[in-house]
Amino acid sequence: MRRSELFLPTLRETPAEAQIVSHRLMLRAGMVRQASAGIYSWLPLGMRVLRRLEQIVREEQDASGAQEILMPTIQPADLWRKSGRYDDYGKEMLRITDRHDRELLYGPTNEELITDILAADVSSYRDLPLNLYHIQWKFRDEVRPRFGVMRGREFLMKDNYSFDLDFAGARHSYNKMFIAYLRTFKRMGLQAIPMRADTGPIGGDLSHEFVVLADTGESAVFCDKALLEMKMPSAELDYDSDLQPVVDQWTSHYAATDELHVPEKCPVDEGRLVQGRGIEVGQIFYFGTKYSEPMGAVVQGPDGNRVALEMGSYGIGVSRLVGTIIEASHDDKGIIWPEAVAPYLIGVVNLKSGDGDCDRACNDLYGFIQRAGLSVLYDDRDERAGAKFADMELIGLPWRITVGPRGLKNGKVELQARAGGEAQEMSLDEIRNWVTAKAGV
RNA sequence: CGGGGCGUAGCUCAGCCUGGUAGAGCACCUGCUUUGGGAGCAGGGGGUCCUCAGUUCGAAUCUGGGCGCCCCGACCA
Repeated sequence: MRRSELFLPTLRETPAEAQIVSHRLMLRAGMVRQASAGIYSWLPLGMRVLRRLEQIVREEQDASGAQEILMPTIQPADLWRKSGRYDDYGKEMLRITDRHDRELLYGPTNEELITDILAADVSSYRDLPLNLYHIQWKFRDEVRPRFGVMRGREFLMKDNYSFDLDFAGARHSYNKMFIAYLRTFKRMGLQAIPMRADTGPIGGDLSHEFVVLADTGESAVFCDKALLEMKMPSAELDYDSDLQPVVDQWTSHYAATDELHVPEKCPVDEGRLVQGRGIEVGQIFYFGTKYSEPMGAVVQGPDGNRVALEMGSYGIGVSRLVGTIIEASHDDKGIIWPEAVAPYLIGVVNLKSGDGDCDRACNDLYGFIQRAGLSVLYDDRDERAGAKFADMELIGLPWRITVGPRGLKNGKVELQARAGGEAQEMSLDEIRNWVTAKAGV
């Protein structure tokens, strides 16, 4: 993409409404614009990041055997009456009336809807297990939205729902998601720590929050240092094998948010206790037959008896992750995108647009990078060098290739990593080799 | 939902106290000069001063209602 053609309205100054760094940078980098309190439009740069995150989530969900569907944002109130949550949910639920005075709501989550689908179309244990997910916008009418997309009212969430015949099956489904989540966040360049979460009235130990450490996190978290040193489950790990040992390994170390943390009872000695702030980016939850029973999602088992489905639900806050990654990865100049989620991998800066040599070298390089299959943003604008550098640093592309008349006289361009380190002078051949190698990875 | 603050150009803000008909910097448009860290000069465009009502000869400015947004707290992916 040529910068001169990209809709990328960057701001030099910080809009007054933004407080935390990710919000400020997302506005300044032209990723989002606020439509209303806690409701945002996503501009091209933000959209690309959102799509990349979605895609990682999707790939890991698919790899675990979950299947993608898409449920609507607007749901009928009657379904929620069946589960009893229409009255329980309170003012956080956005209630709507259509022209026929039918009661609708903008979904804050989808348990009712999915259970209703299963109730209608699954009737035999042979149809199980099932795990269905979708990535859809949700709405929760927070009393006080804040922190930009970190705590909006409208947000993009991946949620899925597992259905099993019995508890052992449900536990296995839960374990699959546990591992899929570890892999998903890892791929995004995040260190997410699974923490035992409150399971409410259901009880049991089958709920975990995945928390990313960041100074601006909304809650205080405590964990054993060992968790930060854990190795990801091997890529060869088969989702159909017994996953319990792996999950046990991760859950054997202490980790708790401040609600569950009691200093006096903490089993980790001071030297090994990591204290920090955390952002919750995902939660997994087993809840048995809470919805399947009232909503009639039952199957006939091998013995002929009808049993309610054992269910679990699993969420990842996709739009929140955009802010989370920025919180975890930025400096005073702007965002520093991990390669896996960057809106473009490489930025090419033409220091002297209009100069024949510079234009030619940039065009060649730009085409070469594209043909190599890498994403590239080419700043071809007639702007000052400083403005281009500042802009490039703000939007945080992992790699910058600088092409200017000075270097070009000696046949050189510069390669610089946004994450730090010295700029490297390279010949045009060398930079093409670098691109080819990068594309080969 | 309690407490506080704010609403003037695309952005950051001044003007309001003490009423007299709209400002700055940045951004934008035109031209010239510039070009390795957010340029210079000249010219130009752009505002229902959140909204409604009231006071007044006259309201961005004073008074009241409403709406919106932000912050702190309680609550949440």
